[in-house]
Amino acid sequence: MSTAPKRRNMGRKKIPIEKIQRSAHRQVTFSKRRTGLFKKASELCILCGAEVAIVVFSPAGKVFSFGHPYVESIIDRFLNQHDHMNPNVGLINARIREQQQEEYTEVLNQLQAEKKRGETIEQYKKTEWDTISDENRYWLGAPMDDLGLHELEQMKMTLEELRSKVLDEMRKNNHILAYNSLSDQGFGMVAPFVGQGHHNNSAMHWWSGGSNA
Amino acid sequence: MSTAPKRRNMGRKKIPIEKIQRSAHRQVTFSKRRTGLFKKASELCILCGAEVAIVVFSPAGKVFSFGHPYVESIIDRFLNQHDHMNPNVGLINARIREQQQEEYTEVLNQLQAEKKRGETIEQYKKTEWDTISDENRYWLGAPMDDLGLHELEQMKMTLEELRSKVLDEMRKNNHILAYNSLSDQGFGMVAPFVGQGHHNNSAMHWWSGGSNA
DNA sequence: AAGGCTATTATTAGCTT
DNA sequence: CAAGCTAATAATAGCCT
Repeated sequence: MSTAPKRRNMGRKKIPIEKIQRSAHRQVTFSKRRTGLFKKASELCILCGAEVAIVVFSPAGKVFSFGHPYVESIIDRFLNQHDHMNPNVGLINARIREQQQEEYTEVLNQLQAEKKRGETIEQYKKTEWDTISDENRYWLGAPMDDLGLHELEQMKMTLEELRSKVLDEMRKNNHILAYNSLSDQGFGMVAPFVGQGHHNNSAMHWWSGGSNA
Repeated sequence: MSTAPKRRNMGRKKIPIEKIQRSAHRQVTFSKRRTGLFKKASELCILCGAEVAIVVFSPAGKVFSFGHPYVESIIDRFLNQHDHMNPNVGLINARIREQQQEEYTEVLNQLQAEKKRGETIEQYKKTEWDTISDENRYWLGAPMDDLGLHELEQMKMTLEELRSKVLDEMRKNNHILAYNSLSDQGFGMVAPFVGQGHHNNSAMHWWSGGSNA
């Protein structure tokens, strides 16, 4: 095989991270990089025992997804977690959420301008707490006089949940982190796996793509 | 300066794609690769105009998420799309949200009923919670519907007391909780990805992490 | 334990079929 | 257009600070 060394290629070139203009080129890059992204995710799952769900919408509206063990279960967990923690906020003021999102978008733009070159991770950790309490602050800081009966009930629940969580955290931090190997490698898989032929180390995932919208 | 090439490092080694055994090593790899994954996602968004949402659960249960433009909107879209097949999953669906409001009220009543029974069981943990005066504690367990105006007023005060105490706890553990967010959803932090030198496009993402489960 | 540093491996941009 | 090719860039494993 391959006895002829060809040197017709220029090889990889560096490209700026900005929207690719040529449609055809963009499509090719999308396909290649999407594959690469899913592969990276797969490796993260296997190497570290993490659970990852990815949902990608192409500009055209096609949807592709990756999940280990399942996209849906992870999303469920993600959402339930939030619902569990904030059963009320989204329900009572779905509106406020959107507002906050918009606010955040603005803040983000500013933040980006400032941090364009700064380290993100550090800031991220720092911001976490404030961000969190922002959400809860809506409850914790709201003038209670304005709250109706149901709101009070919900606030009560929020507070109780909060308390429970705080206690949990406190307890948790008193112990060394016990490593919890959830499912060792119980990959539930489905879907047409698009592995590239190689011994893909039995890491099966829900890896689907192509539904149009 | 620095004319001396140091050769202390072995450089990268090839590793098999299988679960990393050494816990410390695994943790480091998780962190590094998670960052890499998010960066890849970011680039995919910018280069191709795609929309990407990623949710990652660490083995320890911490959650990290990335989304462009927003995790929630993408998940929403994804779930809505699959609602036909999986009616269960689309809980966050905007439509259902309203329904949920009602459902929630019912569930709340149930919870309240149950809570009325096992009221005291939960009270044994040692916290400022217990410092809430007995008479006030009564209100927390009472069914609100049965309360009169004056009693509601009492309850309000009690809640405010509790709120204050919970907040105190949270603040005390601020540094600890920094990564283990109590809540979060879309409001995780957002981080513009650090472009390497180049004009980083205006790709804003929701990039949060750290809720425990 | 969080960053920095290479030597390497892994990914991929632009071509070619 | 999906599938190779290959050179070049990008990511990162193991160390070290």
